[in-house]
Amino acid sequence: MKSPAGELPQYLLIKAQLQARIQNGALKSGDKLPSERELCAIFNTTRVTVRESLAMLESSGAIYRADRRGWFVTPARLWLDPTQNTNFHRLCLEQGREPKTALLDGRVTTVPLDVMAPLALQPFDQIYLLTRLRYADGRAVCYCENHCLPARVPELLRHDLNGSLTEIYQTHYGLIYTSMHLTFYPTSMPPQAAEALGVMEGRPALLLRRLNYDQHGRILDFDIEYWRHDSLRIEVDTH
Amino acid sequence: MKSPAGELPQYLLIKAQLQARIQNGALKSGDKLPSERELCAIFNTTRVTVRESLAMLESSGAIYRADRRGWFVTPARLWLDPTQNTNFHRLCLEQGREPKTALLDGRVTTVPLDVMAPLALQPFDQIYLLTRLRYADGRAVCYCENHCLPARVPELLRHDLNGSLTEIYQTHYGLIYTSMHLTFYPTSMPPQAAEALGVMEGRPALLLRRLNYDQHGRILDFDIEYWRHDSLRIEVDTH
DNA sequence: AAGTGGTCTAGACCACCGT
DNA sequence: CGGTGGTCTAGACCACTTT
Repeated sequence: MKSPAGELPQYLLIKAQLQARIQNGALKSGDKLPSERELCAIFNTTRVTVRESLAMLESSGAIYRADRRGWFVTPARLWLDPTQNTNFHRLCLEQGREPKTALLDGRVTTVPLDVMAPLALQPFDQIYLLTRLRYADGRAVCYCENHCLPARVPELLRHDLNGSLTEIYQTHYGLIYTSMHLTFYPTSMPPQAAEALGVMEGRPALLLRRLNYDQHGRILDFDIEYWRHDSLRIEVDTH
Repeated sequence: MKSPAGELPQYLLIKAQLQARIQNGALKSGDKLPSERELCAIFNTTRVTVRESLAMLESSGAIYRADRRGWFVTPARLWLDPTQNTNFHRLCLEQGREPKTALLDGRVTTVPLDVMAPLALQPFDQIYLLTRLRYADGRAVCYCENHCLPARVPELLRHDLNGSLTEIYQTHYGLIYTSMHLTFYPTSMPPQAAEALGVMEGRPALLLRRLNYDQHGRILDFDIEYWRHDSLRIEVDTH
């Protein structure tokens, strides 16, 4: 049963068959796949091989795993145009998805090293660090760290930080997100993001860093976001 | 030697140790890692476990595999600002990398279904399809399909297509890339791209689709690019 | 308690790479 | 040709979820 020359390896055949069942609608968004041991029986092979197929479908974004509960068909991606000034909640609603943001932690802390340079701060300067988790239709899709400047938004922690930061900035401080510098690339989940999102450490992720400016051209804050690699699509329109 | 409760699994420890050797410079960009069997001996474990660690470092982009030749430390990422109108060759040179583009195939063909809508064409319309491979410092990083409109660039195939399309457009047709609509997201390598890039089918990739407009606001062409997921970083500046 | 995925062992054969 | 990674077998125990 080894893969003979000129033929596809077994795990690619299994992958193709599962993929077909997703594309033809036999398996729908959110559906659970058969258990790994059932798949072994169906395809007459071992778990190592089945899991190779599943891992591959996972990297394509077609399926995902929920720790120890099984494999599921991935819902459609959210999409984001970084040149539009929108926020997560509006984004979701426009795309017919139900948004939720949960504040995991909000504190004053000394600026982390990798954030110091973008924010043009000195060592030991203090910042607000908000750690938040974003959901679309109840599924955690994004682990988010906001690094905010006390000079811009004093007493930030007094407000309800479970909603839109954009609105708090505007309502309470008269600050408007106006432009930004955005960097992103595929990488893997660091431990903290992995734990919060309920995915396994080291799984693929989309890392997104955002330096925001206000309407006066001053630096406002710096975000680090880890998105599930299967949950976001970026669209940019240049004019 | 099973991972006891409260401890990290073995493959994460191995991953961390290899990562440390890369970050502290013991392993440099382009270096080959010890063979899988050597790593088994070093860490006193089996290939399945070692390969789990390697696969994880691969998804983070820290290392890559060259088919049957071993594992290597990944060179720095190229970066791209899609709102700038640049091209691959200029991009590389500005970043101190040596660019190369190889034409794999150039032909007239009927428009593929997934390209018909963006290009606003009808079924059975003809297009030029260029298949090209892009290298940075001799390493294949991008598999690229250009779908060009004969109405805009008649006799396109007569030109030397191993260089910059931008220049051919401008020099021979007076057409200038002016704006674009860009979509991208992480996914996995389809068979054709995988073969051309010398990576394994199903490995992670960054898919980039680009609809280009000329200086008159007319649709110019449509590109589909599969980048190695470890070779590109996107930077966007909004003003 | 039964079943799931997560981790791991200890082998095997193959195709392909470099020498 | 010897060594490499690519693929695969046939098991095992664990932590955790679900029933």
